[in-house]
Amino acid sequence: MATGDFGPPSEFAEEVLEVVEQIPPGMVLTYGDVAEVVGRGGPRGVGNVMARFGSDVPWWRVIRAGGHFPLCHEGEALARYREEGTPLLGGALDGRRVDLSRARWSGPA
DNA sequence: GGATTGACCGGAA
DNA sequence: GTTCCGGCCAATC
Repeated sequence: MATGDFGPPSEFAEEVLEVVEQIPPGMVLTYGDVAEVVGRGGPRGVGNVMARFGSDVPWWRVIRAGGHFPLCHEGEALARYREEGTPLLGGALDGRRVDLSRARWSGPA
């Protein structure tokens, strides 16, 4: 790209951010799934990129395996799920977890 | 170039 | 159901 690369994020970060941005409303992905979609790194690598550059992507749609929310943003994420209509387990009003059985998104493919 | 951190995963007790 | 362990990868200091 002529004008130059994106300064802060690296190639791996770009891939991760791209995938997260493409997650449609009402759906979610686990860190491990995002790593698989980008075909690089692992769950930890994705989590780290999100921690630095996730500010520009719907990070609330990226959750841990098992359907639990991010460790430091569960309150914010829960509000988004109620707005987007994401399927929640344990009662949507309580929203303790996400229903991965219905909300799991399989990448842009 | 080395060490530390970070929003993790999966299995086992 | 919860808690502990090691392994995994990337960015930052």
